Amino acid sequence: MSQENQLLKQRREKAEALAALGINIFSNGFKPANRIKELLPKGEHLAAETFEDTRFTYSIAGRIMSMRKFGKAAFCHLADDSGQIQIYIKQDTVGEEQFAAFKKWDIGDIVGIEGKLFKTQTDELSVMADKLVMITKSLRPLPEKWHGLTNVETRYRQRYVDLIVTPESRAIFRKRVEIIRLIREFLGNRGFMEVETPMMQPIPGGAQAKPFMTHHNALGMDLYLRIAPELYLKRLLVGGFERVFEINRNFRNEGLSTRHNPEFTMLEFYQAYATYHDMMDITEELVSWLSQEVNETMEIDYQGTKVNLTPPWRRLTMNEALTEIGGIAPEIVKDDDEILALARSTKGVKLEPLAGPGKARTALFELLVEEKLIDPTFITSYPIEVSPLARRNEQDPTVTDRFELFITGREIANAFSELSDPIDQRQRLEQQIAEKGDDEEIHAEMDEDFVRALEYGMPAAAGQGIGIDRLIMLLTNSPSIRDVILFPHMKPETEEKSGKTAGKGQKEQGGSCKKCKG
RNA sequence: GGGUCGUUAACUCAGUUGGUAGAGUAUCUGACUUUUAAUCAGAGAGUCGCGCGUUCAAGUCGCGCACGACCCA
Repeated sequence: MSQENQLLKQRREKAEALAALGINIFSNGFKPANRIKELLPKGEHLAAETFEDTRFTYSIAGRIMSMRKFGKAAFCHLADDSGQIQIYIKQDTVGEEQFAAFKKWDIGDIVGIEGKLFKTQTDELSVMADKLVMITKSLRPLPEKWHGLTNVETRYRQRYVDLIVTPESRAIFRKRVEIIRLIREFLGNRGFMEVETPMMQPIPGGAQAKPFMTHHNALGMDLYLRIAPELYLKRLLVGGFERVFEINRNFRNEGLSTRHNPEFTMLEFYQAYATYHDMMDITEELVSWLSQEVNETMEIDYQGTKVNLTPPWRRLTMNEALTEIGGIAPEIVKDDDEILALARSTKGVKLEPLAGPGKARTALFELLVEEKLIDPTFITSYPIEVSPLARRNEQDPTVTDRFELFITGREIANAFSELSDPIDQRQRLEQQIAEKGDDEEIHAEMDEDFVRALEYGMPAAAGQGIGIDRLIMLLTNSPSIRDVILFPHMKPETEEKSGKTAGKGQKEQGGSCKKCKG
Protein backbone atom coordinates (compact mmCIF):
# COMPACT_ATOMS: atom_id res chain seq x y z
CA MET A 1 0.00 0.00 0.00
CA SER A 2 1.13 3.52 -0.61
CA GLN A 3 2.63 5.58 2.15
CA GLU A 4 0.55 8.70 2.45
CA ASN A 5 2.36 11.98 2.11
CA GLN A 6 3.25 13.27 5.55
CA LEU A 7 2.02 16.81 4.98
CA LEU A 8 -1.35 15.70 3.63
CA LYS A 9 -1.73 13.31 6.51
CA GLN A 10 -1.02 16.01 9.07
CA ARG A 11 -3.59 18.29 7.49
CA ARG A 12 -6.23 15.59 7.56
CA GLU A 13 -5.45 14.93 11.18
CA LYS A 14 -5.93 18.60 11.99
CA ALA A 15 -9.20 18.58 10.11
CA GLU A 16 -10.32 15.58 12.13
CA ALA A 17 -9.25 17.27 15.35
CA LEU A 18 -11.37 20.31 14.47
CA ALA A 19 -14.30 18.09 13.59
CA ALA A 20 -13.88 16.41 16.96
CA LEU A 21 -14.27 19.84 18.59
CA GLY A 22 -17.64 20.10 16.84
CA ILE A 23 -16.39 22.53 14.21
CA ASN A 24 -17.68 22.26 10.66
CA ILE A 25 -14.55 22.45 8.53
CA PHE A 26 -16.55 23.01 5.34
CA SER A 27 -19.13 25.43 6.64
CA ASN A 28 -21.41 27.60 4.60
CA GLY A 29 -22.97 30.08 6.98
CA PHE A 30 -20.46 32.91 7.27
CA LYS A 31 -21.44 36.02 5.32
CA PRO A 32 -18.67 38.61 5.20
CA ALA A 33 -20.15 42.09 5.36
CA ASN A 34 -16.98 43.75 4.12
CA ARG A 35 -14.37 43.35 1.45
CA ILE A 36 -10.81 43.81 2.60
CA LYS A 37 -10.26 46.66 0.16
CA GLU A 38 -13.00 48.66 1.91
CA LEU A 39 -11.19 48.41 5.22
CA LEU A 40 -7.84 49.69 4.04
CA PRO A 41 -8.75 53.42 3.79
CA LYS A 42 -10.53 53.32 7.13
CA GLY A 43 -7.23 53.10 8.95
CA GLU A 44 -5.78 56.30 7.56
CA HIS A 45 -6.71 58.44 10.55
CA LEU A 46 -5.52 55.87 13.09
CA ALA A 47 -2.32 56.39 14.99
CA ALA A 48 -0.04 53.46 15.68
CA GLU A 49 -1.00 51.19 18.55
CA THR A 50 -4.50 52.59 18.79
CA PHE A 51 -7.84 51.04 18.29
CA GLU A 52 -9.93 52.76 20.91
CA ASP A 53 -11.55 55.09 18.42
CA THR A 54 -12.75 52.37 16.06
CA ARG A 55 -16.12 51.38 17.37
CA PHE A 56 -17.16 49.29 14.42
CA THR A 57 -16.91 45.57 14.02
CA TYR A 58 -16.10 44.42 10.51
CA SER A 59 -16.45 40.97 9.07
CA ILE A 60 -14.24 39.64 6.32
CA ALA A 61 -13.52 36.26 4.77
CA GLY A 62 -10.59 34.97 2.80
CA ARG A 63 -7.61 32.71 2.62
CA ILE A 64 -4.83 32.70 5.20
CA MET A 65 -1.65 33.58 3.31
CA SER A 66 0.85 33.76 6.14
CA MET A 67 1.01 33.08 9.85
CA ARG A 68 3.31 34.15 12.66
CA LYS A 69 2.30 32.29 15.78
CA PHE A 70 3.28 33.04 19.34
CA GLY A 71 2.25 31.17 22.39
CA LYS A 72 -1.10 32.78 22.98
CA ALA A 73 -1.32 35.14 20.03
CA ALA A 74 -0.70 35.19 16.30
CA PHE A 75 -0.55 37.42 13.27
CA CYS A 76 -1.95 36.23 9.94
CA HIS A 77 -2.43 37.80 6.57
CA LEU A 78 -5.86 37.22 5.13
CA ALA A 79 -6.47 37.66 1.39
CA ASP A 80 -9.78 38.02 -0.36
CA ASP A 81 -10.59 38.90 -3.95
CA SER A 82 -10.00 42.58 -3.23
CA GLY A 83 -6.81 42.63 -1.21
CA GLN A 84 -4.92 41.58 1.90
CA ILE A 85 -5.00 42.65 5.52
CA GLN A 86 -3.28 41.55 8.69
CA ILE A 87 -5.29 39.83 11.41
CA TYR A 88 -4.22 39.79 15.03
CA ILE A 89 -5.57 36.92 17.05
CA LYS A 90 -4.92 36.72 20.76
CA GLN A 91 -6.31 34.42 23.35
CA ASP A 92 -7.40 37.25 25.67
CA THR A 93 -9.69 38.60 22.95
CA VAL A 94 -11.05 35.47 21.28
CA GLY A 95 -11.24 33.32 24.39
CA GLU A 96 -9.68 29.98 25.14
CA GLU A 97 -12.16 27.90 23.19
CA GLN A 98 -11.74 29.78 19.90
CA PHE A 99 -8.00 29.99 20.42
CA ALA A 100 -7.75 26.23 20.87
CA ALA A 101 -9.49 25.75 17.52
CA PHE A 102 -7.27 28.40 15.95
CA LYS A 103 -4.21 26.35 16.81
CA LYS A 104 -5.37 23.86 14.17
CA TRP A 105 -5.59 26.53 11.48
CA ASP A 106 -3.10 26.44 8.61
CA ILE A 107 -1.84 28.67 5.85
CA GLY A 108 -4.25 28.10 2.99
CA ASP A 109 -7.39 27.72 5.09
CA ILE A 110 -10.36 29.86 4.14
CA VAL A 111 -11.79 31.55 7.20
CA GLY A 112 -14.14 34.25 8.34
CA ILE A 113 -13.06 36.94 10.82
CA GLU A 114 -15.00 39.52 12.80
CA GLY A 115 -13.20 42.24 14.66
CA LYS A 116 -12.18 45.86 15.03
CA LEU A 117 -9.56 47.83 13.16
CA PHE A 118 -6.39 48.94 14.86
CA LYS A 119 -2.82 49.77 14.05
CA THR A 120 0.17 47.84 15.28
CA GLN A 121 3.40 49.21 16.67
CA THR A 122 4.81 49.10 13.19
CA ASP A 123 1.85 51.13 11.91
CA GLU A 124 0.20 48.31 9.94
CA LEU A 125 -3.56 48.44 9.79
CA SER A 126 -4.88 45.18 11.21
CA VAL A 127 -8.03 43.52 12.41
CA MET A 128 -8.19 42.59 16.08
CA ALA A 129 -10.20 39.41 15.75
CA ASP A 130 -12.91 38.56 18.20
CA LYS A 131 -14.76 35.93 16.23
CA LEU A 132 -13.13 33.16 14.19
CA VAL A 133 -14.99 30.93 11.74
CA MET A 134 -13.52 28.03 9.80
CA ILE A 135 -15.08 28.07 6.35
CA THR A 136 -12.92 25.65 4.37
CA LYS A 137 -10.06 23.64 5.76
CA SER A 138 -7.29 23.36 3.19
CA LEU A 139 -5.88 19.84 2.94
CA ARG A 140 -2.84 20.68 0.83
CA PRO A 141 0.07 22.99 1.63
CA LEU A 142 0.61 26.06 -0.52
CA PRO A 143 3.93 26.76 -2.23
CA GLU A 144 6.61 28.59 -0.33
CA LYS A 145 5.88 32.17 0.63
CA TRP A 146 9.13 33.67 -0.52
CA HIS A 147 9.82 32.21 -3.97
CA GLY A 148 6.20 31.34 -4.66
CA LEU A 149 5.37 29.04 -7.54
CA THR A 150 7.91 29.46 -10.33
CA ASN A 151 7.63 26.13 -12.11
CA VAL A 152 5.78 27.15 -15.27
CA GLU A 153 4.42 23.68 -15.90
CA THR A 154 2.75 23.59 -12.50
CA ARG A 155 1.54 27.16 -12.94
CA TYR A 156 -0.23 26.17 -16.16
CA ARG A 157 -1.49 22.79 -15.00
CA GLN A 158 -2.66 23.96 -11.57
CA ARG A 159 -3.69 27.49 -12.39
CA TYR A 160 -5.76 27.60 -9.20
CA VAL A 161 -2.55 27.41 -7.17
CA ASP A 162 -0.84 29.95 -9.41
CA LEU A 163 -3.73 32.36 -8.89
CA ILE A 164 -3.60 31.92 -5.11
CA VAL A 165 0.11 32.63 -4.77
CA THR A 166 1.14 34.72 -7.80
CA PRO A 167 -0.22 38.27 -7.70
CA GLU A 168 1.26 39.01 -11.14
CA SER A 169 -0.73 36.18 -12.61
CA ARG A 170 -3.95 37.42 -11.03
CA ALA A 171 -3.20 40.87 -12.41
CA ILE A 172 -2.76 39.56 -15.96
CA PHE A 173 -6.11 37.79 -15.94
CA ARG A 174 -7.88 40.77 -14.42
CA LYS A 175 -6.39 42.87 -17.18
CA ARG A 176 -7.51 40.34 -19.75
CA VAL A 177 -11.09 40.54 -18.53
CA GLU A 178 -10.89 44.32 -18.51
CA ILE A 179 -9.53 44.48 -22.06
CA ILE A 180 -12.34 42.31 -23.37
CA ARG A 181 -14.91 44.36 -21.47
CA LEU A 182 -13.45 47.55 -22.96
CA ILE A 183 -13.55 46.12 -26.47
CA ARG A 184 -17.26 45.43 -26.03
CA GLU A 185 -17.76 48.94 -24.72
CA PHE A 186 -15.79 50.47 -27.58
CA LEU A 187 -17.68 48.62 -30.29
CA GLY A 188 -21.01 48.99 -28.55
CA ASN A 189 -20.51 52.74 -28.41
CA ARG A 190 -20.00 52.72 -32.17
CA GLY A 191 -23.22 50.91 -32.92
CA PHE A 192 -21.86 47.40 -33.29
CA MET A 193 -24.00 44.60 -31.95
CA GLU A 194 -22.49 41.48 -30.50
CA VAL A 195 -23.74 38.26 -32.02
CA GLU A 196 -23.10 34.56 -31.56
CA THR A 197 -22.61 32.38 -34.60
CA PRO A 198 -22.03 28.63 -34.76
CA MET A 199 -18.96 27.14 -33.14
CA MET A 200 -19.87 23.84 -34.81
CA GLN A 201 -19.99 24.23 -38.55
CA PRO A 202 -20.76 21.72 -41.32
CA ILE A 203 -18.15 23.41 -43.53
CA PRO A 204 -15.26 25.08 -41.70
CA GLY A 205 -14.62 28.29 -43.60
CA GLY A 206 -13.22 31.77 -43.33
CA ALA A 207 -9.59 30.74 -43.01
CA GLN A 208 -7.03 28.21 -44.17
CA ALA A 209 -6.47 25.94 -41.19
CA LYS A 210 -6.86 22.38 -40.02
CA PRO A 211 -10.11 21.95 -38.14
CA PHE A 212 -11.13 19.73 -35.26
CA MET A 213 -13.86 17.33 -36.26
CA THR A 214 -16.76 16.14 -34.19
CA HIS A 215 -19.94 14.22 -34.86
CA HIS A 216 -23.59 14.87 -34.24
CA ASN A 217 -25.25 11.57 -33.42
CA ALA A 218 -28.91 12.47 -33.87
CA LEU A 219 -28.29 14.16 -37.21
CA GLY A 220 -25.78 11.54 -38.21
CA MET A 221 -23.38 14.15 -39.53
CA ASP A 222 -19.84 15.30 -39.03
CA LEU A 223 -19.34 18.82 -37.80
CA TYR A 224 -16.22 20.94 -37.46
CA LEU A 225 -15.25 23.26 -34.68
CA ARG A 226 -14.97 26.59 -36.38
CA ILE A 227 -11.65 27.95 -37.54
CA ALA A 228 -13.25 31.39 -38.03
CA PRO A 229 -16.69 32.99 -37.71
CA GLU A 230 -16.25 35.08 -40.85
CA LEU A 231 -18.70 33.49 -43.27
CA TYR A 232 -21.53 33.60 -40.74
CA LEU A 233 -20.92 37.20 -39.80
CA LYS A 234 -21.09 38.13 -43.49
CA ARG A 235 -24.41 36.31 -43.76
CA LEU A 236 -25.61 38.72 -41.08
CA LEU A 237 -24.53 41.65 -43.24
CA VAL A 238 -26.69 40.14 -45.98
CA GLY A 239 -29.48 39.92 -43.43
CA GLY A 240 -29.30 43.64 -42.79
CA PHE A 241 -27.36 43.87 -39.54
CA GLU A 242 -24.92 46.57 -40.59
CA ARG A 243 -22.45 46.48 -37.70
CA VAL A 244 -21.79 43.17 -36.00
CA PHE A 245 -19.02 41.68 -33.94
CA GLU A 246 -18.23 38.46 -32.19
CA ILE A 247 -15.67 37.68 -29.50
CA ASN A 248 -15.32 33.97 -29.09
CA ARG A 249 -13.15 30.95 -29.49
CA ASN A 250 -11.72 29.62 -32.73
CA PHE A 251 -10.21 26.16 -32.92
CA ARG A 252 -7.29 25.11 -35.06
CA ASN A 253 -5.90 21.62 -35.07
CA GLU A 254 -2.30 22.63 -35.39
CA GLY A 255 0.87 22.93 -33.38
CA LEU A 256 1.28 24.57 -29.99
CA SER A 257 3.80 27.28 -29.31
CA THR A 258 4.29 30.44 -27.31
CA ARG A 259 1.93 32.07 -29.82
CA HIS A 260 -0.48 29.21 -30.60
CA ASN A 261 -3.08 27.50 -28.48
CA PRO A 262 -5.48 25.09 -30.20
CA GLU A 263 -8.38 27.19 -29.03
CA PHE A 264 -7.91 30.91 -29.00
CA THR A 265 -10.07 33.97 -28.73
CA MET A 266 -10.83 36.01 -31.80
CA LEU A 267 -12.56 39.31 -32.25
CA GLU A 268 -14.15 39.76 -35.65
CA PHE A 269 -16.19 42.80 -36.56
CA TYR A 270 -17.90 43.88 -39.77
CA GLN A 271 -19.16 47.25 -40.81
CA ALA A 272 -21.37 47.89 -43.82
CA TYR A 273 -20.52 50.78 -46.15
CA ALA A 274 -16.99 50.91 -44.75
CA THR A 275 -13.62 50.21 -46.34
CA TYR A 276 -10.39 48.80 -45.01
CA HIS A 277 -9.25 52.38 -44.50
CA ASP A 278 -12.04 52.80 -41.95
CA MET A 279 -10.83 49.59 -40.33
CA MET A 280 -7.35 51.03 -39.97
CA ASP A 281 -8.74 54.13 -38.31
CA ILE A 282 -10.88 52.18 -35.88
CA THR A 283 -8.07 49.74 -35.09
CA GLU A 284 -5.49 52.31 -34.13
CA GLU A 285 -8.11 54.08 -32.09
CA LEU A 286 -9.16 50.88 -30.33
CA VAL A 287 -5.73 49.47 -29.53
CA SER A 288 -4.17 52.74 -28.41
CA TRP A 289 -7.22 53.45 -26.25
CA LEU A 290 -7.07 49.98 -24.69
CA SER A 291 -3.44 50.54 -23.76
CA GLN A 292 -4.22 53.93 -22.28
CA GLU A 293 -7.09 52.46 -20.26
CA VAL A 294 -5.33 49.41 -18.86
CA ASN A 295 -1.71 50.60 -18.79
CA GLU A 296 -2.27 54.35 -18.50
CA THR A 297 0.18 54.88 -21.33
CA MET A 298 0.56 54.29 -25.04
CA GLU A 299 4.30 53.76 -24.76
CA ILE A 300 4.70 50.24 -23.54
CA ASP A 301 7.53 47.82 -23.00
CA TYR A 302 7.20 44.36 -24.50
CA GLN A 303 9.87 41.94 -23.31
CA GLY A 304 12.51 44.65 -23.32
CA THR A 305 11.37 46.30 -26.55
CA LYS A 306 9.85 49.75 -26.44
CA VAL A 307 6.65 50.04 -28.46
CA ASN A 308 4.84 53.27 -29.12
CA LEU A 309 1.12 52.79 -29.75
CA THR A 310 0.33 56.47 -30.17
CA PRO A 311 -1.66 57.09 -33.37
CA PRO A 312 -1.36 57.65 -36.22
CA TRP A 313 0.36 54.43 -37.19
CA ARG A 314 2.56 53.87 -40.18
CA ARG A 315 0.78 52.60 -43.30
CA LEU A 316 2.77 50.92 -46.07
CA THR A 317 1.82 48.80 -49.03
CA MET A 318 3.48 45.43 -49.15
CA ASN A 319 5.60 46.57 -52.08
CA GLU A 320 6.69 49.70 -50.24
CA ALA A 321 7.59 47.61 -47.22
CA LEU A 322 9.63 45.23 -49.38
CA THR A 323 11.65 48.18 -50.59
CA GLU A 324 11.85 50.41 -47.53
CA ILE A 325 12.30 47.72 -44.91
CA GLY A 326 13.22 44.64 -46.93
CA GLY A 327 15.78 46.55 -48.98
CA ILE A 328 14.67 45.20 -52.37
CA ALA A 329 14.96 47.63 -55.27
CA PRO A 330 11.55 48.96 -56.35
CA GLU A 331 12.01 47.88 -59.97
CA ILE A 332 12.52 44.28 -58.80
CA VAL A 333 9.57 44.43 -56.43
CA LYS A 334 7.33 45.63 -59.26
CA ASP A 335 8.46 43.08 -61.83
CA ASP A 336 6.63 39.74 -61.58
CA ASP A 337 9.42 37.66 -63.13
CA GLU A 338 12.21 39.29 -61.16
CA ILE A 339 10.46 39.00 -57.82
CA LEU A 340 9.68 35.33 -58.47
CA ALA A 341 13.29 34.69 -59.38
CA LEU A 342 14.49 36.51 -56.30
CA ALA A 343 12.15 34.59 -54.02
CA ARG A 344 13.25 31.27 -55.54
CA SER A 345 16.91 32.12 -55.06
CA THR A 346 16.57 33.50 -51.54
CA LYS A 347 17.55 31.13 -48.79
CA GLY A 348 14.77 30.56 -46.28
CA VAL A 349 11.90 31.33 -48.62
CA LYS A 350 9.49 28.46 -49.01
CA LEU A 351 7.56 28.60 -52.22
CA GLU A 352 5.39 25.97 -53.88
CA PRO A 353 6.34 25.07 -57.47
CA LEU A 354 3.27 26.74 -58.99
CA ALA A 355 3.36 29.84 -56.81
CA GLY A 356 2.95 33.15 -58.59
CA PRO A 357 4.52 36.58 -58.03
CA GLY A 358 2.02 37.49 -55.33
CA LYS A 359 3.05 34.53 -53.22
CA ALA A 360 6.68 35.36 -53.91
CA ARG A 361 6.20 38.90 -52.60
CA THR A 362 4.35 37.62 -49.55
CA ALA A 363 7.04 35.05 -48.78
CA LEU A 364 9.81 37.63 -49.07
CA PHE A 365 7.80 39.98 -46.90
CA GLU A 366 7.39 37.36 -44.20
CA LEU A 367 11.08 36.59 -44.24
CA LEU A 368 12.59 40.05 -44.56
CA VAL A 369 10.09 42.53 -43.19
CA GLU A 370 7.70 41.12 -40.58
CA GLU A 371 10.05 40.85 -37.64
CA LYS A 372 11.25 44.40 -38.17
CA LEU A 373 7.80 45.92 -37.72
CA ILE A 374 8.06 46.83 -34.03
CA ASP A 375 5.87 49.90 -33.68
CA PRO A 376 2.37 49.33 -35.07
CA THR A 377 2.41 49.21 -38.86
CA PHE A 378 -0.40 48.54 -41.29
CA ILE A 379 0.71 46.64 -44.35
CA THR A 380 -1.76 47.07 -47.20
CA SER A 381 -2.26 45.86 -50.77
CA TYR A 382 -1.87 42.14 -50.15
CA PRO A 383 -1.65 40.06 -53.33
CA ILE A 384 -4.92 38.55 -54.42
CA GLU A 385 -3.37 35.05 -54.42
CA VAL A 386 -3.10 35.09 -50.64
CA SER A 387 -6.42 36.82 -49.97
CA PRO A 388 -9.33 34.62 -51.08
CA LEU A 389 -11.99 36.59 -49.25
CA ALA A 390 -10.82 40.15 -49.79
CA ARG A 391 -12.06 42.65 -52.32
CA ARG A 392 -9.98 43.23 -55.43
CA ASN A 393 -8.42 46.67 -55.67
CA GLU A 394 -10.10 48.72 -58.38
CA GLN A 395 -6.89 50.27 -59.75
CA ASP A 396 -4.61 47.23 -59.46
CA PRO A 397 -6.47 43.93 -59.90
CA THR A 398 -3.47 41.90 -58.67
CA VAL A 399 -3.85 43.15 -55.10
CA THR A 400 -6.66 43.41 -52.58
CA ASP A 401 -8.00 46.12 -50.34
CA ARG A 402 -6.59 44.44 -47.31
CA PHE A 403 -4.20 45.12 -44.47
CA GLU A 404 -2.47 43.23 -41.76
CA LEU A 405 -1.38 44.98 -38.60
CA PHE A 406 2.02 44.14 -37.15
CA ILE A 407 3.30 45.06 -33.72
CA THR A 408 6.57 43.73 -32.24
CA GLY A 409 7.04 41.78 -35.45
CA ARG A 410 3.86 39.85 -34.96
CA GLU A 411 0.60 39.83 -36.80
CA ILE A 412 -2.07 41.26 -34.56
CA ALA A 413 -4.93 41.96 -36.95
CA ASN A 414 -6.10 41.15 -40.45
CA ALA A 415 -8.76 43.16 -42.24
CA PHE A 416 -10.14 43.90 -45.63
CA SER A 417 -12.83 45.44 -47.69
CA GLU A 418 -15.02 42.43 -48.19
CA LEU A 419 -15.63 40.71 -51.45
CA SER A 420 -19.31 41.13 -52.25
CA ASP A 421 -19.36 39.72 -55.80
CA PRO A 422 -20.74 36.17 -55.54
CA ILE A 423 -19.33 35.10 -58.90
CA ASP A 424 -15.81 36.22 -58.03
CA GLN A 425 -16.23 34.69 -54.57
CA ARG A 426 -17.23 31.31 -56.00
CA GLN A 427 -14.22 31.28 -58.30
CA ARG A 428 -11.85 32.12 -55.48
CA LEU A 429 -13.26 29.48 -53.20
CA GLU A 430 -12.95 26.95 -56.03
CA GLN A 431 -9.35 27.96 -56.51
CA GLN A 432 -8.71 27.68 -52.80
CA ILE A 433 -10.16 24.15 -52.81
CA ALA A 434 -8.02 23.21 -55.80
CA GLU A 435 -4.91 24.61 -54.12
CA LYS A 436 -5.25 22.76 -50.87
CA GLY A 437 -3.76 19.87 -52.83
CA ASP A 438 -3.24 16.61 -51.03
CA ASP A 439 -3.45 18.00 -47.52
CA GLU A 440 -6.20 15.80 -46.18
CA GLU A 441 -6.32 17.64 -42.88
CA ILE A 442 -7.46 20.90 -44.39
CA HIS A 443 -11.14 20.52 -45.03
CA ALA A 444 -11.94 22.71 -48.01
CA GLU A 445 -15.41 22.44 -49.43
CA MET A 446 -17.57 24.84 -51.43
CA ASP A 447 -19.90 26.64 -49.07
CA GLU A 448 -22.87 26.88 -51.42
CA ASP A 449 -25.06 28.52 -48.83
CA PHE A 450 -22.54 31.29 -48.32
CA VAL A 451 -22.38 31.99 -52.06
CA ARG A 452 -26.19 31.91 -52.18
CA ALA A 453 -26.27 34.49 -49.39
CA LEU A 454 -23.96 36.75 -51.40
CA GLU A 455 -26.25 36.33 -54.38
CA TYR A 456 -29.01 37.99 -52.39
CA GLY A 457 -26.66 40.92 -52.05
CA MET A 458 -24.24 41.88 -49.29
CA PRO A 459 -23.68 45.58 -48.78
CA ALA A 460 -20.20 46.89 -49.40
CA ALA A 461 -18.45 46.30 -46.11
CA ALA A 462 -15.17 45.96 -44.36
CA GLY A 463 -14.30 43.49 -41.67
CA GLN A 464 -11.48 42.70 -39.36
CA GLY A 465 -10.16 39.96 -37.14
CA ILE A 466 -7.99 40.59 -34.11
CA GLY A 467 -6.32 37.79 -32.18
CA ILE A 468 -7.29 38.69 -28.65
CA ASP A 469 -4.76 36.48 -26.89
CA ARG A 470 -1.86 38.02 -28.79
CA LEU A 471 -3.20 41.51 -28.17
CA ILE A 472 -3.41 40.71 -24.47
CA MET A 473 0.14 39.31 -24.53
CA LEU A 474 1.26 42.65 -25.93
CA LEU A 475 -0.66 44.75 -23.42
CA THR A 476 0.34 42.61 -20.41
CA ASN A 477 3.98 42.12 -21.48
CA SER A 478 3.53 38.35 -21.48
CA PRO A 479 6.05 36.21 -23.36
CA SER A 480 3.78 33.22 -23.92
CA ILE A 481 0.16 32.80 -24.96
CA ARG A 482 -0.08 30.37 -22.05
CA ASP A 483 0.44 33.26 -19.69
CA VAL A 484 -2.79 34.90 -20.85
CA ILE A 485 -5.00 31.80 -21.16
CA LEU A 486 -6.33 30.58 -17.83
CA PHE A 487 -6.18 26.91 -18.68
CA PRO A 488 -3.84 26.42 -21.62
CA HIS A 489 -3.78 23.05 -23.33
CA MET A 490 -1.13 20.68 -22.03
CA LYS A 491 -0.38 17.05 -22.61
CA PRO A 492 -1.90 14.93 -19.85
CA GLU A 493 0.32 14.65 -16.82
CA THR A 494 1.57 11.22 -15.91
CA GLU A 495 0.09 9.19 -13.06
CA GLU A 496 3.25 9.72 -11.06
CA LYS A 497 2.96 13.46 -11.31
CA SER A 498 -0.76 13.84 -10.84
CA GLY A 499 -1.19 11.60 -7.84
CA LYS A 500 1.99 11.03 -5.95
CA THR A 501 -0.01 9.80 -2.99
CA ALA A 502 -2.20 7.46 -4.96
CA GLY A 503 -1.89 5.23 -7.96
CA LYS A 504 1.20 3.43 -6.83
CA GLY A 505 0.13 -0.14 -7.05
CA GLN A 506 -1.06 0.16 -10.60
CA LYS A 507 -2.28 -2.92 -12.36
CA GLU A 508 -0.44 -3.90 -15.47
CA GLN A 509 -2.10 -2.88 -18.69
CA GLY A 510 -3.43 -6.32 -19.51
CA GLY A 511 -5.40 -6.57 -16.29
CA SER A 512 -9.14 -6.28 -16.20
CA CYS A 513 -10.39 -2.73 -15.93
CA LYS A 514 -13.10 -2.36 -13.35
CA LYS A 515 -13.58 1.32 -14.13
CA CYS A 516 -14.68 0.55 -17.66
CA LYS A 517 -18.35 -0.21 -17.55
CA GLY A 518 -19.52 -2.82 -19.98
C1' G B 1 9.48 17.31 -36.98
C1' G B 2 14.91 18.87 -35.44
C1' G B 3 18.32 20.96 -31.71
C1' U B 4 19.61 22.68 -26.67
C1' C B 5 18.40 22.64 -21.59
C1' G B 6 15.54 20.90 -17.50
C1' U B 7 12.77 17.09 -14.21
C1' U B 8 16.05 15.66 -6.63
C1' A B 9 11.25 16.63 0.03
C1' A B 10 4.90 20.17 -0.36
C1' C B 11 7.69 24.78 -2.60
C1' U B 12 12.58 27.08 -4.15
C1' C B 13 17.13 24.95 -5.07
C1' A B 14 22.37 22.48 -4.00
C1' G B 15 24.51 17.67 -4.81
C1' U B 16 32.36 17.49 -6.19
C1' U B 17 36.06 12.20 -9.48
C1' G B 18 30.31 7.08 -9.67
C1' G B 19 30.77 5.22 -3.10
C1' U B 20 23.73 4.44 0.79
C1' A B 21 20.86 12.21 -0.52
C1' G B 22 21.51 18.18 1.56
C1' A B 23 19.84 23.47 2.60
C1' G B 24 16.10 27.34 3.12
C1' U B 25 10.90 27.82 3.42
C1' A B 26 6.76 24.79 4.80
C1' U B 27 5.39 20.79 8.50
C1' C B 28 5.63 18.52 13.62
C1' U B 29 7.21 19.08 19.16
C1' G B 30 8.69 22.65 23.00
C1' A B 31 9.35 28.13 24.54
C1' C B 32 7.15 32.82 23.37
C1' U B 33 0.52 37.86 23.93
C1' U B 34 2.70 43.63 18.55
C1' U B 35 4.93 40.01 14.48
C1' U B 36 5.60 40.80 9.28
C1' A B 37 10.93 36.10 5.24
C1' A B 38 9.17 36.63 13.60
C1' U B 39 12.87 34.39 16.91
C1' C B 40 15.18 30.21 19.78
C1' A B 41 15.79 24.68 20.60
C1' G B 42 14.74 19.89 18.65
C1' A B 43 12.42 16.36 15.05
C1' G B 44 10.24 14.07 10.88
C1' A B 45 9.88 14.26 5.71
C1' G B 46 12.77 11.62 -0.85
C1' U B 47 10.56 5.43 -6.10
C1' C B 48 16.46 11.61 -7.16
C1' G B 49 10.43 11.82 -13.91
C1' C B 50 10.03 6.40 -15.95
C1' G B 51 12.66 2.14 -18.00
C1' C B 52 16.90 -0.51 -19.77
C1' G B 53 22.19 -0.83 -19.78
C1' U B 54 27.55 -0.23 -18.03
C1' U B 55 29.66 -1.08 -13.06
C1' C B 56 31.35 -4.41 -7.11
C1' A B 57 28.52 0.28 -6.73
C1' A B 58 24.39 5.14 -10.62
C1' G B 59 20.94 11.26 -8.48
C1' U B 60 25.81 11.31 -11.07
C1' C B 61 27.91 7.64 -17.05
C1' G B 62 25.24 5.58 -21.77
C1' C B 63 20.65 4.50 -24.52
C1' G B 64 15.35 4.85 -24.92
C1' C B 65 10.69 7.00 -23.31
C1' A B 66 7.43 10.77 -20.86
C1' C B 67 6.52 15.79 -19.55
C1' G B 68 8.13 20.88 -19.75
C1' A B 69 11.06 25.36 -21.33
C1' C B 70 13.70 27.83 -25.17
C1' C B 71 15.38 28.04 -30.27
C1' C B 72 14.70 26.36 -35.35
C1' A B 73 11.31 24.34 -39.34
